[in-house]
Amino acid sequence: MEGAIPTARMRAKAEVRGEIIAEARRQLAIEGAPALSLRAVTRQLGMASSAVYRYFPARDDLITALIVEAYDSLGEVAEAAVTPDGPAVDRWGALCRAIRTWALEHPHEYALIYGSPIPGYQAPELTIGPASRTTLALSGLVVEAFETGQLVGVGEEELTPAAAAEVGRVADLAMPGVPLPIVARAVAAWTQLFGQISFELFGQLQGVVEDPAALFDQSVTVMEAVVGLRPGSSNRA
Amino acid sequence: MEGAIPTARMRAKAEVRGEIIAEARRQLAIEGAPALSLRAVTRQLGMASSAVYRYFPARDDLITALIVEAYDSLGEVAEAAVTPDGPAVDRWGALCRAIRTWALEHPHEYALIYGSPIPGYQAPELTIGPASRTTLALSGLVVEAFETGQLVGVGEEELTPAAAAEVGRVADLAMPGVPLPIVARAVAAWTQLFGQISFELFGQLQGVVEDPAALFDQSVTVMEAVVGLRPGSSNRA
DNA sequence: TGTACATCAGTGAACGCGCGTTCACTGATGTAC
DNA sequence: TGTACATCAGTGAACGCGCGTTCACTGATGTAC
Repeated sequence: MEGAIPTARMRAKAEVRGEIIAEARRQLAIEGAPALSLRAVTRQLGMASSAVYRYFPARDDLITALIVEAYDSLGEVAEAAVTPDGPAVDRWGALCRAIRTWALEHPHEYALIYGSPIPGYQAPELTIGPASRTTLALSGLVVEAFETGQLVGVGEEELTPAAAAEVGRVADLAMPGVPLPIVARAVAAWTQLFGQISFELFGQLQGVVEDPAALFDQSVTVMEAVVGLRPGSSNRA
Repeated sequence: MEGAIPTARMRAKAEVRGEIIAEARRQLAIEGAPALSLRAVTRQLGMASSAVYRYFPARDDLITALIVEAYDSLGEVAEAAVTPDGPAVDRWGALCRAIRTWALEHPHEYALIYGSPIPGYQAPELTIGPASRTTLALSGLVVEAFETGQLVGVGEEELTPAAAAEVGRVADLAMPGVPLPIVARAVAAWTQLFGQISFELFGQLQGVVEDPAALFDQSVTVMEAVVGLRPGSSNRA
């Protein structure tokens, strides 16, 4: 029965399920998602390879569980990084740095959720919720900064009707009440943030950049100007 | 002998090598890099699986060839997209759109070069040259715009010494003569461009954005403001 | 409290598959005299 | 031009491996009377 008092069996089942996911996460961290094998996981756990099928109907479902875990892990870090008060610009910087730090500490998990899709794997809808936690932490800050008048002289590009429709949808979901040109700039900062992290993690800066943290900090400064969090630059003429 | 007149044998060897790469590229386009198999390639070509070893010492070398091909393919498109004249802002937009179009047409090749690294594969140094063609097309435009006075009132963030060192290195390689704050903003636009494309291709916009082209165009507009190509926004106070 | 039955976690063997790579070989192409 | 030899592209069998998934089963845990 759903929601009934858990029996010993139910508790045991949840526990073993957790152990399987934990071991899979461990192997993911070492080898990366494409190399993740059910057999290797069960081998490490000392159980028969066929036993996983009591817990996951197929390999893809284990991967889904790992994706949800990764989104939640980052989402939690992001939510915790948003300090309760202080200037919005500082909170934005801290949030961006926390996201990068998580990515550096969990490169394969980052690749799992923000990297190339796994061939043949189709992410089910249930991953959308956990996925949005991090995004909402970022957009929530923008909303708050806007409402408290901390967005100063942000450039306002005109929007075509098609762009206004798209940006409007984003605004409804994540930044209600914020003018569309500002929402568009927040989206730009969002892509810039993850673009920067992906470049660093996926080796695009290799051979050129020696101190990625310094470059990242500089890029965060630009992001802040793009969103309007940083006065003195990116202002309207 | 290196550089000697090619014998029939040499020509035949180069031709078969080309056919192997072509078939591998075809399979890459369908299945993606992780699923690429030497046996499948040779099977399709009607040759014994062991025959590839006359052309590539190992699977990784085939992948390297595909990476170089992909970088060159995109690089060529990027270079061709830079129109000889017209306002820099229009040329920048055209270039960005050309890069996105290529990515949409070659999603697996895009993932191969800009997506998660292939586990166990280490890209050799020889990929750096082809990789920089696209980057140089972008940075070249910024240099030109700067030299012809087409960068208007771009915000200039201060740089920490560490950031100045990093950005300075980038400037020396790709944007000599351009002031460091502008170079930093160009780097930001660069990460934003590929961040936006990766989000679209890797499914991060799924379930929210219905018309990615419209959002992309809007983001390009923001990029232009970030670099200073677009007057009227992103100006200094 | 005790017994009969149902549930179900976990086993172990098997299926069928594909992979990268090695190796001794054959036979056509090229080279030297 | 003709012959003897060297080169080397391509073959086919084999090695050794790991994978996801199925299936009939055993035996412990839980349920109903």
